[in-house]
Amino acid sequence: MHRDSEFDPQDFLPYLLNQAAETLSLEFQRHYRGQYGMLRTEWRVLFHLGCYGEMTAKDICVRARLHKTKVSRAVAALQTRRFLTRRELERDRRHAVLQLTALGQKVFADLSRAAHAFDLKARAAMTPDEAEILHRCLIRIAGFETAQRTG
Amino acid sequence: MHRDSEFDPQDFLPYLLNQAAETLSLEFQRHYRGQYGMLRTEWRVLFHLGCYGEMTAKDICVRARLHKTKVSRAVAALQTRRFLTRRELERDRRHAVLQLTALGQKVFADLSRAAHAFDLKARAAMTPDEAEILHRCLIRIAGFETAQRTG
DNA sequence: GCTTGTTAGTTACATTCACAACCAATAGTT
DNA sequence: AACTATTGGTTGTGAATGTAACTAACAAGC
Repeated sequence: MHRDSEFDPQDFLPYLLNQAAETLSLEFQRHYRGQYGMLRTEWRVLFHLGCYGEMTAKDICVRARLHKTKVSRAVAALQTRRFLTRRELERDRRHAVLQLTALGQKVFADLSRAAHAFDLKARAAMTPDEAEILHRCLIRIAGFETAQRTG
Repeated sequence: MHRDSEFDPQDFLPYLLNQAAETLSLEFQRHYRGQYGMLRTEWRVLFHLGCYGEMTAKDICVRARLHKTKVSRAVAALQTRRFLTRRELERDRRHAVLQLTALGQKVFADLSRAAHAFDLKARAAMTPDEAEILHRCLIRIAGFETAQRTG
């Protein structure tokens, strides 16, 4: 029935990673999408602003590895919802520093809590050793090694 | 400068998984996209047909966890490129069994080889133990545990 | 036969995305 | 000052996606 199996899709790392990522992402979606009607990119931008404090759109592009158009649109959406404000710099009016409003911070706090709980639940399916190795491998694959942490 | 760090995006499993998956997927894209102008979904459909032999669109939906509309469109695209043929069943004309053409099989063989090499290269960045644990964890997260293997 | 329900697959439409072109502000060169 | 390059960010357009509505084939009950 089937060809000599060169190898199984499940053994192909990009495929397996995508399935795993999709599974968790779809599950967590219900928090930011269901509760706040946010898109994935918007949640990411909010998440980064909440975690790292105020920064420019460009900073978010680099940190979150998002294309500037996606960030631009996500920021616009978050702004109309009063989740963040933009403040232009006088020394260089091309930059606009983004900052969560009180409302945005409340939403971030809520989602951050949910995210943390979600993370713990996910890790509960493995031993601490496994969780640590998984984390290490993913960091390496994503290329987060030395970069990112320094900001 | 930044808020009390509840936790870092890099510690949030869905995010980290997505970044890792995106990194590898984008890298491998150049094979099926660069060489054959295929889309991700098309590559997946081809991959599944090549690995498991002829099957219906529905089967692919279940195995590859793709929505039927995506499969429908991918199949149409692969068909116009003469990568596969569809054969209706007389006993139930709703079903159409899909099957790679000789050309499709050649493309599959090529991409399959590339995929295997890619996979080896990716795993070379870890120890065998790490690779095995990573695989195990991802299978578990993706929910491939008992399902999928049985066909 | 005729209705109702289910399943395999396609089509239509509205949203989202990728990519390129664009604009405005700054920096560098002459 | 004028000319070009670069950078931060936005906008416009076609391609890709998600969701729902749809068609066609079968199945079951009457």
